[in-house]
Amino acid sequence: MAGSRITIKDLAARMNMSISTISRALHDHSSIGEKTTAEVKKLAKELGYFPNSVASNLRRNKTHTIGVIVPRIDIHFHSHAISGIEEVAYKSGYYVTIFQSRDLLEREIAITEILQTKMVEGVIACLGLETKECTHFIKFNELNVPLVFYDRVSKDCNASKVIIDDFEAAFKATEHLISIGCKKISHIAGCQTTDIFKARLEGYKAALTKYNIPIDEKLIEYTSDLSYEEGARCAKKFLSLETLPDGMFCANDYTAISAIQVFKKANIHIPQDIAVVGFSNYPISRFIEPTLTTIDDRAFEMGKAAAKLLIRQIEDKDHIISSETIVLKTDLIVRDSTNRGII
Amino acid sequence: MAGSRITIKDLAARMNMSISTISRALHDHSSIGEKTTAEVKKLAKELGYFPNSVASNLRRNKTHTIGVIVPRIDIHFHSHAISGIEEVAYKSGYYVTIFQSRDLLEREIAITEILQTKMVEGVIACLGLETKECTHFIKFNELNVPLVFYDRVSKDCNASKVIIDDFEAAFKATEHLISIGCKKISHIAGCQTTDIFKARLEGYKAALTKYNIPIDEKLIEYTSDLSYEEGARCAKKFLSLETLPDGMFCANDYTAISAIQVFKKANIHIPQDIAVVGFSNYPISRFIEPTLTTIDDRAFEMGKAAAKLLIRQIEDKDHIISSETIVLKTDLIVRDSTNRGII
DNA sequence: TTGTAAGCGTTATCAC
DNA sequence: GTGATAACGCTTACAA
Repeated sequence: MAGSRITIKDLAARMNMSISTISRALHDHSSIGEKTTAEVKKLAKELGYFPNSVASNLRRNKTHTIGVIVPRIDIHFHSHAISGIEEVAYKSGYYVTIFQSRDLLEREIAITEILQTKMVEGVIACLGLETKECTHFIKFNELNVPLVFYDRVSKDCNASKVIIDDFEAAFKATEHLISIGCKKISHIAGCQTTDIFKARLEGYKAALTKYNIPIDEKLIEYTSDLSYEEGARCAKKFLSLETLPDGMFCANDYTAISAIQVFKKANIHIPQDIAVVGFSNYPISRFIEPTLTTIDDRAFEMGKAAAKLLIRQIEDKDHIISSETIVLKTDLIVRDSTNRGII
Repeated sequence: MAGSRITIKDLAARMNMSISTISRALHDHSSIGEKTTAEVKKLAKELGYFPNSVASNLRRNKTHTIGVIVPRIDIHFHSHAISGIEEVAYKSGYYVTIFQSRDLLEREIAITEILQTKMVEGVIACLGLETKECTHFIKFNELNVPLVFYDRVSKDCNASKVIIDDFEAAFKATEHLISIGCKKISHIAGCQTTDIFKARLEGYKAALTKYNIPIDEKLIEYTSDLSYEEGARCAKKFLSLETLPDGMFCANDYTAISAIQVFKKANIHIPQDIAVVGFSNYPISRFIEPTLTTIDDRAFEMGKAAAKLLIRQIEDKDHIISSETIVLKTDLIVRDSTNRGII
């Protein structure tokens, strides 16, 4: 790395001073004379001195680094969360080292081990799909390294969490469909081993129940990955029912969009014949026709909240860390796919 | 940080051995007996020992860390590039510390300074919009820290580069429009102070010239940021011409999609009346109606190529680093927005 | 095969 | 105000 880097030792030699004086001067220590301080800084600048933070980290037992584990960086939701994390971290003088588990448990475990050797001061993680339990995270507790999960969290791990209320969001989405007059509301559900998708299904059911609409299992289609392809499959299933649903709540935007396109090809009008609500507020939902009513998943805010919480815990280390759970408010973004021009 | 972490000193005390023996055993040094090695490793595991890589980094003057500077993490192109970088880095035992400049020159400069103190072994950067020259990067040359730019690169900086051939891609896109019979081809151009957008305009012009189609400045609309809104504005401009263009090449997908929607509202058929080609292959281009013909920007591959090149340079440090430029092949993805059923 | 000791660049605790 | 010096945890000549 260094093509002979300048160190405080070099500065000390040049100025005929001790390295401690140099170190203090560079840190504006009160006990050093103003002239000396100024001279030292001037020389440092001239010679292009930069502190070696590796050495400083070792000595002070602080790295100002937080480790982030996400399933994949290139997923819209995660890239926005990471952006929020970096934003907060940067402004607080922390650095973000990033790892993707690619939804592989083995890799997630390996990453937690790397993070220990790297002496990160805190960890933010979103669990991978394969991860059912999280014993590989408890070592952070033992080492007193704060840990914050976001979105896909683990119930049985003593850590802070930042989530949205998927139940409440789904409830709100379904209630919205009811409020515009839908009586027969279908649901495209995600993988039911994942808490967030389970909660979305429950919220849907609870809203129906509240308004005395019977829950009809024929109106619920389960998918494994909420893909564009599965959305089309579910839509065709609904088309084959005796009477078409007049409303549909989908656990994500891709299935909603895909289903809408299938309906349109079948000459069914959105939202007149069937009104549709998605989930996530992916950029595409603003661009398709009709524009899609959806729940904003607050990815950026989630990242920011996770980073703020983590940094607070890092810096409050003396106090007993009580793990904390933050639930972010979601917004229902009403667009044309549910706009029947009533109201 | 550490709530009393185990060190090799602790292991040494427990085993009545010197720390050097412990260190060697943990590294499978040939001169240590098999029994000792096994015993040391066993104890290390029992006590939950993890090496402190900060200390090791200081001693060996290596951090195995690469710094990445991007304008924004949450832009599709960059999140994919970062994903590629992380993928290659992880497999080679390097770690990725990430910073977003948010297109601010001041912040970009500050980040380069941080990266020096952090003793990163290499840097990958995509320049921000405000950056016109890159004196803040030359210090990496002086420190012998390899530097690779991707996508938005600087001409006057001695560094490696990974880019796509924007000129050739634009040429190919325009040629495709000509090949399906377009005679009057418009272009929505990006900010002309940015090389890549300039190259796309040049490629467009060159293709026209090759096929003896006159360049008509009225068919070229310049935008500052290629936003969705600007796409609509340009489309309306084209609609107001005496005769509508029969083909359009846009410097990104958003303007293409926006323009298509304006055309559709004006009862103009895509691709019969006007065929459209975008640029980037954003996910949305597969979902809109009609699906959008576009140039794939190879973001993930760009990230991978940048990381591979950088790591090669880090590890070849003895040799003289000759900066290297990699140009990735782009693909024209033909979809319905140019599918006139001719072939 | 193992131990001793120096040193990576910095910070911090003593002294003076 | 400033200077020695030890220490952070690890690696690695050099000894033994």
